[in-house]
Amino acid sequence: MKQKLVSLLQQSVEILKSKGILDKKLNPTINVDHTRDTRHGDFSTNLAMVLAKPAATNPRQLAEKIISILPADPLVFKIELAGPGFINFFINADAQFQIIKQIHDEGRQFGLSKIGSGKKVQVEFVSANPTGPLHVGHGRGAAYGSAIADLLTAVGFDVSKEYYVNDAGRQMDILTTSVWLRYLEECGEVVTFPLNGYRGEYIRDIAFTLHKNRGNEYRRPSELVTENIPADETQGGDKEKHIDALIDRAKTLLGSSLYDDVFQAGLSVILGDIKQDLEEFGVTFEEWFSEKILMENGSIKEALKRLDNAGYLYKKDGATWFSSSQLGDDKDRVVVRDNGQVTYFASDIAYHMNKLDRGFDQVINIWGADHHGYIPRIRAAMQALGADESKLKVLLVQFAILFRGTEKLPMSTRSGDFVTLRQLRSEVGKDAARFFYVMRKSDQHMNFDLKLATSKTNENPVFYVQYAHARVCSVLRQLDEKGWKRDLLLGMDNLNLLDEEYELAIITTLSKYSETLERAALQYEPHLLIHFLRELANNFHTYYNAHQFLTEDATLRNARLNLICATKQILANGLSLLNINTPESM
RNA sequence: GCGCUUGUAGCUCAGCUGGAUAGAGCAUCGGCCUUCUAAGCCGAGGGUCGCAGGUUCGACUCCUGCCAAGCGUGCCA
Repeated sequence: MKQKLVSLLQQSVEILKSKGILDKKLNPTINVDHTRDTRHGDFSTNLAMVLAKPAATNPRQLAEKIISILPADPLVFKIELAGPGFINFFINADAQFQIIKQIHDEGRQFGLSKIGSGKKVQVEFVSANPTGPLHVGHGRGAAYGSAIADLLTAVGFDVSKEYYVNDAGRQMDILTTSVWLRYLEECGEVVTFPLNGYRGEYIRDIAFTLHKNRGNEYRRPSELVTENIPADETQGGDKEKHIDALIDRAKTLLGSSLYDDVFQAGLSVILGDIKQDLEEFGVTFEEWFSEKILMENGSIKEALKRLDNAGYLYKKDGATWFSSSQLGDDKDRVVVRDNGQVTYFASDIAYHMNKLDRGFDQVINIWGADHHGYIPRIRAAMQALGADESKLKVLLVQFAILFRGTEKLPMSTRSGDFVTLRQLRSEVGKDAARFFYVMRKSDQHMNFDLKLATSKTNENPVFYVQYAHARVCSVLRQLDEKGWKRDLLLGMDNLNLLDEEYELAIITTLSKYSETLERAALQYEPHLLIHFLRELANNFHTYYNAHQFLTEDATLRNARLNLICATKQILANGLSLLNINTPESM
């Protein structure tokens, strides 16, 4: 409908040009919007006000000219000039009713589009270090990322979801050492656990299982473990030096093969847990991409070589630097440390090179907002590699601050003191959690009140939308109990009986579904879909309270049934797109 | 200090990329269940859109400068 009006206006602009009222070179973008107020009709354009200045006339006069030359269309039954120069369109009600038939015909397909035209898009998200269970902060990234991916799929992109597994580097060494130290405790050794180790209970569980399965194979006397290790911070030393020394000691005492066993024991348990957790949350990935493999197959070396060949690497203070400041970064960055180890940044360069080599038209990274400072250096690296950095889109998700009532909850992976995604799901359920996460704009700081989300009653907006769906189902059950049958065609032939204010409101909302979906996808703003669903549910509940659907009059009854079934269909389409259930009764 | 993000009702947040009288939920107050589920509906109160300028027919929206909050500013990841 919108497109139709745009093309009508386009024609008028051409006529104005040919009459010399408008400059031929002028090529205005024509804006047609849904009106907020029904008194302003169904659609409105600001075209006359935009063109008033170049046409050297006042907006209302120009608007009158536009209206007078606007080609007639059977769908438009009234055009009005209003306010400072708005042109308002009133759409023929019969035309509006078409949406009900269309929704019925297309069913679950309704609203999907092909605007993405099969372009290959990769969405990388969550990618939490496999050093512990996912917490509620990761949950937001998971919900947002999968919503983005599903929305893009719905509008015709070829989407691939990926989780980048940071299974290499120092954090994993700390994890491995933490597991090993807990394992030694299981064996009966007495060791002081480092301040900087992972202190969570799950580490003990892994250690317990390791001990149960492999006995004392990895046991070493505690004297050897702690001998000549620099003091921890609690003893007035440096906690980083302390843990690094313990890592080295673990590697020496165990040898690379046994050390790797402990490493694998930790990684497989934690990663398995993460996979299962996400799956239960309704989030799946096509690819779990291992950083370790990237390291082992020479990709990092290759990436560094390419940077070097392009003249972007230099040595300083024993380290190798990437001169990212030439390409818009604040300062240059180290890629190989003076001890010969590559930095996380180096493997990330290789990872992004790999992504682009895989031929995606667009690569979307969803990062926690605390990584925003990282964007310029990644872009710099992509430019240096000669890649098209405009293919990269980084979406930031602000952290959720957790509250329980007014009490702010701590969030620290290292101390093991955090609320897990699993806990959240078991407290509030998958549906509420997903809805809640995606309800807010992603770049908005979010206060997540567990007490509020836990209250299973009125405060969870997800129930409001689900209830609307369940209510329609309930009406259909009632229809059955009364011994009536739904007569689809009779209803469709009498849609013009739907002339109540609330009925027209629903129809208007329904007609916005497709464009809402498209906008939500292209702008990466799933909350728009949530807001749409709340509005539709609100329209429905209001209607439900004001009018009886199951009337004695079969024509009216069936017309209304068609309307509420279309509503049910759209609620179901929207909710299932967000991976939220659509209960038939509540 | 510099950079990014944010600032809208008592609280949590929308505001369709510059449009018409700034909206919703919660909370407060007042109504609606012998009639399709009251997890619902209707009504009332509540606003200097952080502050000050600027741009134009028009600014919550764009620009500049302040103020405030969060994050970043590692040879950590």
